[in-house]
Amino acid sequence: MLSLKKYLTEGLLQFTILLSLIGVRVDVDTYLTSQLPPLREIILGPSSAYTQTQFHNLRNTLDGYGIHPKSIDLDNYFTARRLLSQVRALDRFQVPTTEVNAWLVHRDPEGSVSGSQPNSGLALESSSGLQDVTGPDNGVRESETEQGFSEDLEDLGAVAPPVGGDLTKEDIDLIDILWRQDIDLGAGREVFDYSHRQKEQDVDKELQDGGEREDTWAGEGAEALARDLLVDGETGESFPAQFPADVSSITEAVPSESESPTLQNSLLSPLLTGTESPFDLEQQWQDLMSIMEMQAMEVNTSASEILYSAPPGDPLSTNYSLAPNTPINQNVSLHQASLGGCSQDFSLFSPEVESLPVASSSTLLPLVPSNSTSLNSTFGSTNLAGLFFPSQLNGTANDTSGPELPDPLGGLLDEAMLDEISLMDLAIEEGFNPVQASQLEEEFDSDSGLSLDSSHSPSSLSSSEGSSSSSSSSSSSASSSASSSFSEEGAVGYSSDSETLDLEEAEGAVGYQPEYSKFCRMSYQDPSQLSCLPYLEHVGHNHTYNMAPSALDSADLPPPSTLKKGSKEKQADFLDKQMSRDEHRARAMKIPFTNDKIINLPVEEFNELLSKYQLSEAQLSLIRDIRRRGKNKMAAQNCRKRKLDTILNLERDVEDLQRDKARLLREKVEFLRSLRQMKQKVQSLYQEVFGRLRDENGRPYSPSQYALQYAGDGSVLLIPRTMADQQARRQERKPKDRRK
DNA sequence: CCAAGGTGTCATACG
DNA sequence: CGCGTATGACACCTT
Repeated sequence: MLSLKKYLTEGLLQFTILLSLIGVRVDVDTYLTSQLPPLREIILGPSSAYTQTQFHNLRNTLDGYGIHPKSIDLDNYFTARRLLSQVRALDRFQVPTTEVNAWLVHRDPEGSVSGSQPNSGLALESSSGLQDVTGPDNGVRESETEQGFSEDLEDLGAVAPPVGGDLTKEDIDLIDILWRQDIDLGAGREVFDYSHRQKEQDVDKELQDGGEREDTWAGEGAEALARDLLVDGETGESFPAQFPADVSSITEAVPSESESPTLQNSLLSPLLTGTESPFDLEQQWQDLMSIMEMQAMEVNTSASEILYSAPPGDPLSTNYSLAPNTPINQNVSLHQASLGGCSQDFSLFSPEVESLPVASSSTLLPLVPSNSTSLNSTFGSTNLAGLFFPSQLNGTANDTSGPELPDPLGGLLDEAMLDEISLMDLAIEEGFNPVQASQLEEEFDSDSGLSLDSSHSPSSLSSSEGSSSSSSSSSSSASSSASSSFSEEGAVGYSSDSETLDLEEAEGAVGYQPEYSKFCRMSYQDPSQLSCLPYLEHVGHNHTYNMAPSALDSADLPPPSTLKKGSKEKQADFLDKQMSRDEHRARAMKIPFTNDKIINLPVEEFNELLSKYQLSEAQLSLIRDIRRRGKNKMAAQNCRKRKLDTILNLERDVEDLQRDKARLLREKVEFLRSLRQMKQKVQSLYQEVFGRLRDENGRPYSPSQYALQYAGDGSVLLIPRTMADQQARRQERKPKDRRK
């Protein structure tokens, strides 16, 4: 049941995060402009929250006070978390910088429109982020070093060892004040009975350790205060370290595809001019695209690949055995035309490509020989580039291509466009620059790993640790009203004989610094150390909200006369503020051992400890409450820690998935680029071959009447265009049927 | 003043 | 039943 519950909770968390992620995916604009805001919200929130907790923890360990027995566990946890965050931060901050530099380098020669500005800004941000990364690290190190003698502080006498001090009148007053705090302790009736109290007061006077205890605590408070000031200077530094990485602006930086040629009508295949033949190619491309999407790296050996695989500039004359003047009738077979170069190129994808029995016998290559020998012409590049970089390309491509020219790649690209993963995302995330295809390919080999987790991750903007540093200087008056909050249990309805005093005023009178309350807010100790270390009983922060206003006991506050006393009183008062309510209660109830022991001792030892002392019922009740609350407090902390851990793990998973997605997108683009290049080669080869063919009369074949067709065995056939159209139609239906 | 996050505490459930 | 733990809910504080 428990596991099921946990599973359900985590599942909900996962679902939430994934929903956010999906939602962002859907909304491209949002994604581009705000870097996955929902996900960022989810991730950054916990991250910063976590870091804030960490800073609390760090600061708490610095003061030397109240090292909680579970500190090791949580410190390990936080340390691991911090290291992980730093590692992530390194990844985030460095990689974007690299990317930005690359963009700048590549972009400037391009002279692209608006890329420089966002890039520069990004670089600035990232550099600052790098600086910021070192911030928490230093702070942590310093804090860790100081943790050493902070433990020493524990030895200063957590149980208020007698200092042998002189008990002044003020001290006695303070003791009396503490006595009156018993009202708030929820103790038994006898506690509040005057005679009972007086009796205990007498005992207290005999012991006369209350004031000494105060002195001791006050001295420690001074030390802690000084230490805190020092620490504050070290760790209080805040580093916003917000790395906006508004990569969306890079969108504009995507340069146009310079190699996109102008489409010449003369190069268009006569088959292409037909109404149906383009579907053939389009369908094949769609198939290829779907295959590529399903299989990231593996290139399916489809007919289209064969079609568009071409030797890299092999002269056709050397590969084709067909003599230019060979008489060719209809359906003249070009079996001898092996297109050896093509087979070589196939190895680019898969060795089995050649042997694949493609249905290419009916596949038509919608290329036409033309008078133009321009090898630059690519019928697909325009659209491809237009898909990737429409803004830059439209100016050149659309002018020449014209609407009357159905581009075989159009459908394919549309499909790709409709793909849930948009290539714009790729361009944004990966800074893909089609102009530098070759460079990019090299990059894929060289630093693809570096660019994998670049700036696409919304969490990369986090710098969570730095952003939350400011919180360490906070928590000001958390304990300010602590001393007045003793009425939580049972004593709420009790009306003290003293006037309710405004604690804030009292604090102000003694020059209380809110920051000092930070010391004892969260502290962790290793339970294993419990039995061998004397502690100060500072378990937690001070909350006064549970206290009923009527229960505010002036006894908690030093009399006005005490406010003007020496630093000893100030320190005592300061330490009072630092103590948690339970600590105050314990002190007021003369609990002879620390709250840490009460909370963290095993049951046996705890009972043993209780048996050693003669405790009143009220004391025992308070002790049990302290133990219960303390344990529950730690449990709550652990619970929250687990929550954060779960969220952070999910964040990591999301980042990994995003990395994978980006990688797949890069690969997809790479394949598209390769296909485009091969298409260009095939087109040029087609033109060359077709241009060399001569009929019986030695005249060249008309591109409008004949077309070359590749057979499945690698042969090339010259067939009439009518036949080619028919075969194209048949070929077109096949994939559709297959889809059904 | 509000929102968000942190924290302690309580109530409750579970082992 | 007692104890410890986990967790939702709440209140309060801080920023």
